[in-house]
Amino acid sequence: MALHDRIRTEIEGQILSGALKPGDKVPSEHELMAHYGCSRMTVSKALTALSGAGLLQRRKRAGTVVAPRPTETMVLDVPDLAVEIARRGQAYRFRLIAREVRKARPEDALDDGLARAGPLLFVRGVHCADDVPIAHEARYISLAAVPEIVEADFTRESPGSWLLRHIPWTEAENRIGAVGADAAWAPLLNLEPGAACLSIERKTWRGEARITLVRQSFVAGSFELVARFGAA
Amino acid sequence: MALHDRIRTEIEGQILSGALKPGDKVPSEHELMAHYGCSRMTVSKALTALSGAGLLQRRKRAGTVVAPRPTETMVLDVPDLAVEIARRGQAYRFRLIAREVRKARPEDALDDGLARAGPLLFVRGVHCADDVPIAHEARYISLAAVPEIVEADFTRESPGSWLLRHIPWTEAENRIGAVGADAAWAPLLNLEPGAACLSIERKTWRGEARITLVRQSFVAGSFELVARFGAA
DNA sequence: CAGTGGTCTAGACCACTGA
DNA sequence: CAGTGGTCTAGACCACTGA
Repeated sequence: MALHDRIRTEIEGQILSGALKPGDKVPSEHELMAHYGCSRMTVSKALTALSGAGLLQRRKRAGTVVAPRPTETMVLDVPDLAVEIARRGQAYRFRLIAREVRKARPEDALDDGLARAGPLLFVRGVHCADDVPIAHEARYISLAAVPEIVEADFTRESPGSWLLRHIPWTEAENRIGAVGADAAWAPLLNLEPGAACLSIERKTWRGEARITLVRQSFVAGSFELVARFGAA
Repeated sequence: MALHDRIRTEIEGQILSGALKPGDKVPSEHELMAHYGCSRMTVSKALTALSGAGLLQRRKRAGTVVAPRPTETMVLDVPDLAVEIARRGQAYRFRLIAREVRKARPEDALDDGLARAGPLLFVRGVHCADDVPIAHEARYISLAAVPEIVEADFTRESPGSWLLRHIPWTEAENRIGAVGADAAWAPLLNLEPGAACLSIERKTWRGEARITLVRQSFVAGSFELVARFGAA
């Protein structure tokens, strides 16, 4: 283990154990140099890493203090649905229900960025595992940002996979909630209207350009998201 | 902007724009030193940061290459429920329904780590915003890990807040899905059995010690989680 | 204005590993 | 075995800012 790793781990341990509490002052770089008998670059590497991880806050003259509290941000795995289903040993298929080029309508409830982007490709379909429907998807794609998508064949590949292969997003936002199945698509999932579904609304960007918005509704129990924090 | 930040940003931009694709070789540290006219420490700082972010893979002798694909991991905000409700301008309250010390039962469906931890404190309650119930919670806490919790008063503070103040976790895992309201607790949320709820099961650890498992069910529409990737 | 962190240099020795 | 990345040193100059 490198020395800067050891210094980082020791300070991290003192924070996680509570020996160092939020607001407590951490020894200065010069004090740590003396304590570990190393150069300033080495202690700086450790402290910069902890600062980047949100555990420390550094201010000139005032020194380094423990950050207000352990960050409540977790790392969320967002598996590609086709990959996830294949991992379970099931056959993935995207069943295309509807596809049309049109303008945004008020009832689409799109964000301004996409509503003003000009003509959209609208795609509706169902994700299946071993031909059992597990999720409904309604997607809007900006044709200004992705003109070549008019050539894509969504009977062979889901719009999400196509987009990821052709123009991977650089920024994304997911909103995760629960929703009762809508009468418009509940039958496609063999559900009664109102049945519990996991709802994911994802917006993506490529740089400044707004690419797509997709609303996915998963049959309760068919899919779950996992978020983790820590070494586990 | 520091030089190492500029180098990092330029290489990151080439990856995100597609100019550099997964598997492509990135110039060696010596080549980048010559290109930017700087020392090796400076380019190393940039490349190490990109490697830490998962965009690059570095191997001795073989050099640095672009990582297989943009990581599909997002940062999930996990707000403290009381804080989130206060942010909306509503009054938060935890309504305690049941509290008992007992052993794990098969129907609790606990993981081995907690089931074998000895006696548990079981707490059931409802989270309210302006006295409107928005979530049901069933929680199991290891008394071996947190003996002092027998003194806690959950009519004034939720078990989650108490735990966070007294023994913050160092590792956590959240499983997020949808569930139909259970007849046992649907009335507490003024729901019909089967109504759509967002389900979060959280396990926490403090070092090696298993602390708690909590199952929270949110009335659909009352709460959503947001996960982001990128600069936005 | 003194101490802090931010950055950078020009070296060095080393472990690793694929041509 | 030569080139790569991993680590570290012993300095340096600077901007910032709270005692």
